[in-house]
Amino acid sequence: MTPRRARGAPQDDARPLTEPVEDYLKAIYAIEQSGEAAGTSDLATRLEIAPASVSGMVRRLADQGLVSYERYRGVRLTDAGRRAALRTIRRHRVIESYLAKALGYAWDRVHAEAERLEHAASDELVDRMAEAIGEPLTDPHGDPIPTRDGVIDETRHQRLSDLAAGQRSRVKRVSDDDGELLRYLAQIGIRPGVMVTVAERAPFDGPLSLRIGKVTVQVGPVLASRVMVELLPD
Amino acid sequence: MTPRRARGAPQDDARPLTEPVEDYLKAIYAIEQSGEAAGTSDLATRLEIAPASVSGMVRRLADQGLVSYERYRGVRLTDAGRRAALRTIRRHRVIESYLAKALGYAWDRVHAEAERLEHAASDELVDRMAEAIGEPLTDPHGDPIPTRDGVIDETRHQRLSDLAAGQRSRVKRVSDDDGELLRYLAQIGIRPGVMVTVAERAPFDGPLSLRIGKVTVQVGPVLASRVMVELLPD
DNA sequence: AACCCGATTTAGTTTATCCTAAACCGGTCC
DNA sequence: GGACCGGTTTAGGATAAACTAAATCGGGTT
Repeated sequence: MTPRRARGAPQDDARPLTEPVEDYLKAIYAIEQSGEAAGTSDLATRLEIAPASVSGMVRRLADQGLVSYERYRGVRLTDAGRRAALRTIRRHRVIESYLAKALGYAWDRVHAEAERLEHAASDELVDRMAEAIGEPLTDPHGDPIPTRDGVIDETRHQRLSDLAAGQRSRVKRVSDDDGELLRYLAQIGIRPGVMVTVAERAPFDGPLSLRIGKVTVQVGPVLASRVMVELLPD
Repeated sequence: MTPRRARGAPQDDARPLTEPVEDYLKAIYAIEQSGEAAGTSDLATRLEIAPASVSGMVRRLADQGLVSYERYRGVRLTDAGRRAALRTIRRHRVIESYLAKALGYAWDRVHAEAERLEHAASDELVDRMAEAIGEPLTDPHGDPIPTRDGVIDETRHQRLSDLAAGQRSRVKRVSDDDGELLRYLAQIGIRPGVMVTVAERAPFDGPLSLRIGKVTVQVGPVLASRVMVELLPD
């Protein structure tokens, strides 16, 4: 039973980031990764929060120096904000990896658990977990794990849905937040490291035929856009 | 990135207990263990919160059916409240045990970490942790771990400070919330399972001489009152 | 240049928790 | 039995983060 001190207590000094703040920073980071400045409604969608609520929070983040913000123009992480985001992301991904490797979690269950633990786990715990499973470089979905000093591999990969018929590729990562999707991907054998060839693809965003090992599978473009790959030379 | 929904969201249905609520229930349980109904200021002290704040919260707990409360009379856990408290306590103690056994945490560090994780860890995670380390019956400080169904060993032990000179005893548990104390106890060899004999004791709550294995140590009555033992037959 | 529409922001509320200061109760002390 | 005292409770605020509804901005249309 340790202190409490929070919500409505007259604030005095520098307290750690709150859970919502960490979630906003992660979301902003994610949006910046695949595009430019994060707009209010992108954030609202991703966080499942009303757009109006985002405006308010974003102002508070700016007050804390975590983002730069111009009304009607979207937010952008400051260096401090990016560092904080990467710290949270490291926690999340190390925890995911640990749950999978050390505790036998299925890869479609780790995300939800990590989502809660990432806010409570200390850096010491995260470091011990990372050490216990051999300092992994990526999480179970293939996302890169930032180092303790906030260095992250930001290599951009292409979507499987962007490949042309005949191209061979290796799966680098799959989106981690949809359990159903992950279960299906596991079932058809798509996971980081696996080789996938586009056998054929229908025009106008139609379904793709994929060769995974010896089997061929049909997948829709939505699913294919959730799989990031590295193109392999012919 | 999963929903948010919290603090100021118009509440709709039955949501899980909040962190403060879980902490209050644990504190009330602890006080009930070593005495009678929990008074407002006992709670305030233990939670490091102003007494006035406790009054308000306690009313809310009563509204939720977790405690029974009569103004100026203190609170008492209802069955639902006790079940909830034991669930949190199980999480806390399993996590403590896991940190110590599986991740090499020192026993004076596990409490603080568990204090935060207990609110975020799912029952599935806790069960997996317990399994991974062989379903421990007690945490590293000797406190009993409730089963999944909320059964806990409520055996009362006596304080080492209550023994008379010459009595032999086995350490059952030590209080877990003071890191300093734990480091010192570890240093002089006091931990659950160890045999301790009171060599002599000064009158008027003076210091005690303890024999632990081959060595003799002087300890003050405050320290001795934080060590719970089982008296051994002569 | 006036207009419109969707994206954003502001205004005003709600909830959960905490705080301080002031009022209050119950039980001793004379 | 009245005064006092410490433990409690009430009153009144503060904060963080959401929400809804209403106002507003910016950019493309005619």
